[in-house]
Amino acid sequence: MIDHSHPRTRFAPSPTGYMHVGNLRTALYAYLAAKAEENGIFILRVEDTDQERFVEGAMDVIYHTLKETGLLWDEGPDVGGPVGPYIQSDRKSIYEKYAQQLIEQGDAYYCFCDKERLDEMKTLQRASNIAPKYDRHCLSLSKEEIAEKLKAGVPHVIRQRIPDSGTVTFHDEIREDITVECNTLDDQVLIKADGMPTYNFANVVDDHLMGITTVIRGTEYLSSAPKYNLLYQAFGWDIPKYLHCPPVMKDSTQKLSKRNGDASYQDLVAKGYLKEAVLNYIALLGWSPRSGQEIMSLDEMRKDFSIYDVSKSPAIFDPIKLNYVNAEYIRRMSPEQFLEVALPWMKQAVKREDVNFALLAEALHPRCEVLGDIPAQLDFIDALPEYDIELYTSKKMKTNPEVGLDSLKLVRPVLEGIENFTVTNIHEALFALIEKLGCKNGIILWPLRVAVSGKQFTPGGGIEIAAAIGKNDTLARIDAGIKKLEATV
RNA sequence: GGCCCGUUGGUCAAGCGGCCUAAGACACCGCCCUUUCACGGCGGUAACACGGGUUCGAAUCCCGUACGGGUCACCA
Repeated sequence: MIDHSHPRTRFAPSPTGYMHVGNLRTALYAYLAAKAEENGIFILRVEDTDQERFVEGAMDVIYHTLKETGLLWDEGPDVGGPVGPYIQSDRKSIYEKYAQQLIEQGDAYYCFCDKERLDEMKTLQRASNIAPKYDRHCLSLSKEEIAEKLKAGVPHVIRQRIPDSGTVTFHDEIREDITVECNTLDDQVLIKADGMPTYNFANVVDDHLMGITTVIRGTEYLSSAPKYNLLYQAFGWDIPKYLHCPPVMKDSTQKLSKRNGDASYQDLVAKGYLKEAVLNYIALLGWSPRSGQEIMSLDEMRKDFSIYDVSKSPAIFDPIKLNYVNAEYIRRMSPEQFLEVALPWMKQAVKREDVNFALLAEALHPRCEVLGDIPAQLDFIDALPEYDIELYTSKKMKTNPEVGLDSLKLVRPVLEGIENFTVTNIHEALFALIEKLGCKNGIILWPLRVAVSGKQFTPGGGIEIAAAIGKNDTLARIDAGIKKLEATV
């Protein structure tokens, strides 16, 4: 017996390839809708009724993505559960049984029309500008005719018998009641010629049998929802709550899609976005937390989520805001955590081992929105790049190549005299020098940073960089700077 | 084309008839902090698609129009 007193929701992907951002968000909302309550159940169901579209390995992507983002399911193909199997192709006989019931009730009928006839009909209908709809050619077949064709093995499908007149109303939780005329509805196929159910049939049967209390899916199903209601009514089943989520868009007219080359969840992670940040950001596309708090963990979302707070209109995926959310997650990490996640990215740019990665990480920490930003910021570590001496010019710091040369000559012996080459010691020694000279910090520090980095912008100042690359390299780079300046000044 | 859905700043959005001379966040701009760039702090620019109703009063309700989306498969 299924317990209906707590929410049961499902994520029902078809294993056809990638998990795109919109899919993941639907999964997230379904998860949150279930887990907003203590005993809610989140189910994973695989919709593989289209055998032609099956993609090898697609299931792994689904499992992996869901696990990685923490959307753990309570029932599913791998973990089982009371209402299995959870793979539709394993449920074929179930659908057959229910389809038979509909035929007996007169709510469905066999159709033996072949593709050619159907195509012809559609072309004709289109030409005369009427909405393509099955013409019910096979509805008038007698019992005998049907039995004969069945016996002869004529390929056939089973179609839903839509009422001739009247209206159907269904209720979407955020859109309220939606009513349509039955005569605008098509006698859709329920069971395909290969014996597999269509999505349109399987989802109704499964959602009922699996005790789904709230169906959460994309708006592409909004217009077929009335037909599903008719099916529920024919079976005498309770109709679940519906929530149709608006799409995630690339811009105001195009959906975000793999086809457009838009980033999938996997792509974003590969670019250095944190999985928590991606999940957090996409949650915000179409849902605004009551608390007003934007940066939130899955657990916090769970506590604040309500399907009634999901928005009705499409949301454009904004990579800039994703960057911000990601940066927030990075900033909230401890130095140790950041070092851990940043290290692989640092090593992409830094091949030498004799540098202080922890120090580099510390400098990078507030300067990194996406981990993928890291390599480019460290391109001066392995080798000092060629640079223009104009880098020594800073109006604000009141320095130029001449000043730079003098400073470097003063700095060099000071640094050379430092025994233990740490940030603290370098800082102390240099500031003592600055005090002795009675000059601005920048007079000394700006040239140092340029000399050790050869760059205009760097993570960290001259002191941090010097400590990170070590004394020998620092002195060598200063010498190079002095030489460079002497040659031209 | 028929049917269905939607429309608050550049973006995400709050708002459910008076508290709206419309929140918050991102982005943008300015200032402060500062050994670069950042981080951080403070401040600023910027919106109810349009037209009719209903009402003492409308971003909020109704009707049209425009624009956008979805759907019209033996795909989900």
